[in-house]
Amino acid sequence: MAGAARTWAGTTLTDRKAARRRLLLDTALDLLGTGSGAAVSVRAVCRQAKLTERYFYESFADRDELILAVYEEVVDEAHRALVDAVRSSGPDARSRAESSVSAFVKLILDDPRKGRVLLLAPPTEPALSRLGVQRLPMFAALVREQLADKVDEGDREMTATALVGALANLFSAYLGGTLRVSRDRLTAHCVRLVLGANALHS
Amino acid sequence: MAGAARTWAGTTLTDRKAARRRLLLDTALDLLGTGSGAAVSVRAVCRQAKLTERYFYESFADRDELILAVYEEVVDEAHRALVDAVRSSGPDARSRAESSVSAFVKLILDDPRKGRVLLLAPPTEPALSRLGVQRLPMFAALVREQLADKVDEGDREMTATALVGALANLFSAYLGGTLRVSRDRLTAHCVRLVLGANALHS
DNA sequence: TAGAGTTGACAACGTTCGTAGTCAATTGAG
DNA sequence: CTCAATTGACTACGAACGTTGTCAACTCTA
Repeated sequence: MAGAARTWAGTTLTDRKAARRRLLLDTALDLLGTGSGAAVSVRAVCRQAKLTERYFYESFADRDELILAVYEEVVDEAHRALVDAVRSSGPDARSRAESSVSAFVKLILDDPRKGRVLLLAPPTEPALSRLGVQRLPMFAALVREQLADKVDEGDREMTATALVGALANLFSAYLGGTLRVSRDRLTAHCVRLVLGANALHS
Repeated sequence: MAGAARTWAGTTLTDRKAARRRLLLDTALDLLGTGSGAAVSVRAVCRQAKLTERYFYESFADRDELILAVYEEVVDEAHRALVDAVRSSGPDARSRAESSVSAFVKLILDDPRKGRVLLLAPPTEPALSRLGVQRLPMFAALVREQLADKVDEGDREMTATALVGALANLFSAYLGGTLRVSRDRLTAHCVRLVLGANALHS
């Protein structure tokens, strides 16, 4: 069989390798979500994970591959949270907006490191900004769904861009401690923004 | 007298020193406004400016001091442009919004390097993100002026944050080529956003 | 013309980084 | 027990960076 070459300390090789990869990912999330993006170097990750550089290159080819993996994990989680929220919400726009925004706020505030990775890391990290769209993808579903589709394409593009920027800046400010409002008020304001975006096309 | 120790090649020392400083600032603006922030290293700036590192440290104590100087020059220019635009506009909100936004769009699009320095560089560059507010200051005047001041403080904060984020993301997307609309439509949309921000507090 | 101010090309120091390699110690399989 | 798989501590290399220093060449003043 492939994998599980031999058991060691009660676990198989592939298990331990996976555990190390997970440990590296968690450590990188911690570093990337706490302080500057330049702080997450191969050496720093290995030191904090108490692993040797060898095990780094066992799981990742590059430093960039690690950064990308961390980011995509968080993006996937956010995307799943949004999809679930929309599915389990009522059919009307207000209900959808409320549960989507709430889900996102919950995700970002329950583990601020993820919020920072999602919103603040991409511009900082070349490996992420090379992805182009950056933080837009997981927002896209939410935004497009809310936008009336009879309006002009350019208007829709601009409205989506503006909405994403507004939400991202709000969350960023909240994460940074600049915005001194309660979580509920933040959520309510975001819902109002999402619903108001449609109203712009009058 | 202080300065002008001696004339050299037709100009005084202080003149030449100022010229070198200006050349370094221009070169840094070019590098910071074209490509990643990491590309603007002391060596790179000096190479492109055809100056020696010695003259770098003649005008700037640090690499950070150069970055800061470039950023603040652009911020000052933007601030002046906004103040002038507001002063020379009509007294009503729509007129103020239109000329403010137009002035900003003109500044950012006539020299995209300045736009990128203003909007994209701060998150990238630790020397700039340490300033905290980042790109908010020059927007603040515009935003606060437009916001009805009877609404709750937290709401005003959130609305201002959202508006700044929306505008910044729109300009960023436009600069990055993602937004395929005409300059006039972009301006019009931004004006609508600024005016619509008030309407949110119903 | 002699000497001081000024310039430019370049080397040097110490640090950090990404990445790869060495080697003794530990651990389980036969 | 023996040996190979596996681990961990450590070193090594080349590159880039910020920063400082060296030194010959040029240009003006006296």
